[in-house]
Amino acid sequence: MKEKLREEIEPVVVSMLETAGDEGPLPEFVIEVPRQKEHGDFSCNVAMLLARRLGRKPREIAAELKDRLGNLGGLVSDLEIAGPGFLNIRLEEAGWQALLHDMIAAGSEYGRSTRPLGVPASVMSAGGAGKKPKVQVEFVSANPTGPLSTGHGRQGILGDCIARLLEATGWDVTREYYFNDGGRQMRVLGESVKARYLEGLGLASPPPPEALADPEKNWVDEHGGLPVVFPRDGYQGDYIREIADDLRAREGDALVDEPGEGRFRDEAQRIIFEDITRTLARIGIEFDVYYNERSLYDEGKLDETLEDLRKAGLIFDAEGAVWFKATDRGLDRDRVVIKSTGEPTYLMPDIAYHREKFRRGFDLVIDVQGADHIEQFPFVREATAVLGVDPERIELVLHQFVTITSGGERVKQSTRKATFVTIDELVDDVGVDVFRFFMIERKPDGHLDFDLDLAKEKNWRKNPAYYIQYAHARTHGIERKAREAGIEMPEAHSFDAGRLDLDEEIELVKKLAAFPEVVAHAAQSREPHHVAYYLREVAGLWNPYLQDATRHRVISEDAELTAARLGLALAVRSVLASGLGLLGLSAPETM
RNA sequence: GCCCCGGUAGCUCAGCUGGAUAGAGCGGCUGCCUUCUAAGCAGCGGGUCGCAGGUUCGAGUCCUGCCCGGGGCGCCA
Repeated sequence: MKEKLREEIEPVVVSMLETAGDEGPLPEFVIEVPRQKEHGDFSCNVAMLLARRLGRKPREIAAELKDRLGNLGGLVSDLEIAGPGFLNIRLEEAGWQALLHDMIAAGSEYGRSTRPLGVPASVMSAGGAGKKPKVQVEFVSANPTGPLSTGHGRQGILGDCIARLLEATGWDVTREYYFNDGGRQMRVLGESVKARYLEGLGLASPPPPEALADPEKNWVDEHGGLPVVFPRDGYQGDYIREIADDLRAREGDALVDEPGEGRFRDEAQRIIFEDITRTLARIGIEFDVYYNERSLYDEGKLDETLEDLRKAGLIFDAEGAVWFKATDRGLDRDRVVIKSTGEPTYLMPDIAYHREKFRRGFDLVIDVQGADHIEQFPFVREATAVLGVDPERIELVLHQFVTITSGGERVKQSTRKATFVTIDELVDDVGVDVFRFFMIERKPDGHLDFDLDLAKEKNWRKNPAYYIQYAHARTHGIERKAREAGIEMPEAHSFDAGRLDLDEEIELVKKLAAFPEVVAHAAQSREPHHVAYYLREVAGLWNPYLQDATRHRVISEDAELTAARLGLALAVRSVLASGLGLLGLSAPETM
């Protein structure tokens, strides 16, 4: 609806500028729904923005606009100049009501768009204007060292929802998971498994608890007459023991001389990765590509990238290591890319990886990462910029951490001690839909306080996820009731929406009409939580509307009114189902 | 010391990228009502938008400086 108004207003503004001999660009004026209902359905600030350029008073400009706009093709019932120069727009009720037919006709397409927003300028100028732009969303990207934590859960849901929103707004989306199954981390993993394996065979002793509690000091070599082989920074979770026990059951003592980074590591990696993908699938996340860091080495991408950076004069040798001269690119320090041991640091493959992303044809790359990775990003962006990547085409979505609260107390979590809550445990407790909703409800920037008590709440009035789903289920409840009474649901255009003239009905229709803007805004800002809030608002209008059966019933003796209200129910259903789908929640027909 | 994020009602948080008199849910209080699936409806109270300056017609929103909380500042990933 906003777009329709904009299309009407823009030409008038252009012609006013032309008359004044101003050839500058169109001012970026806003059409918004005012906080105050008395200020109309929409409000426009263009007159105030034009005041300086035209050298006239805002209210005078608003008056001229009003004259020239007329009634905007019959949409508008009232145009009013208010305050310092706002143009307040009130639509004909019929204008709102007519939208209902469109919403129902559009069905699951309502709110979606084929015009992608925020396509980088360099893509457009390179002739990409007519094509569906390709975006890669990279998220989770956890190395296979253990089960996924709630932090990964937040990132997973966030990345997946951003992907869903981009798909719904005209992008060709690839979901990608980047991982490394080599390196020190995985070596320690293998050694941890081997230690537990030897312990199981009675050939080694587990370290005493006090040793594990503080690996910095007092680490024993022997305990209870047996050697302690568990590594100092080893992985302590129970899952390590399970993998070891499994190996022992299958192989007996045949692996005693096998090195930690052999079978032990390989088995651990395989089992943990299976576990991770199972968990992800369980919460509705499927990746298109699992990209292994190792392939960058195998294909010589690291050497090539290093060589190209060297040619650009941004590589130097010092203290036995190879450095990226980031200070030449305005960053605050230089970074090691090849250690004195000859091994690359993680920064090196990261740069090569991001360059490859663009070689693979993505127009835009979105990295979803936790707040602890913020430091890394500028180095990757600057390095790839040197290699010819437009920095505007790499985007970082950063999210803060998750804490879990129960009974007003924070549930303690420690990664090292493996006392963190896993996604699976949480989903066992609250179910997939509630899990997803709670993870996406907050804006990415802020800390997420996962209220376990509220999440476990089964009462639909209390639990926001159920509150929305129940609102959807109720549209089916109404339909079932109608069919029992021998009433068919109306077709998109087969009812008189004009019969919906109660305040709460008009308010609902207006809210439903805002859905496409909410989707567009959420997609463009990479902030899916806007959809969650919006759905809460729709449900917050629909649930009371149905509950208050004393004042209005959907199904009544008045066949025409019944049809209109059933039409409203269909429109509500369409919006709720689409919105829930964008968040990856189910839209149940009964609850 | 430097960098990033947050600070809005008793609690958990929105606030559409600078608009008009500050918003929701939960909780509290008052009155009414008894369901198209599980009690609802109407109303009330509740705020120096962390603090202080600045920018302009206009600032919760932008700039600067401070305070508080979280995270980061490795030849770890």
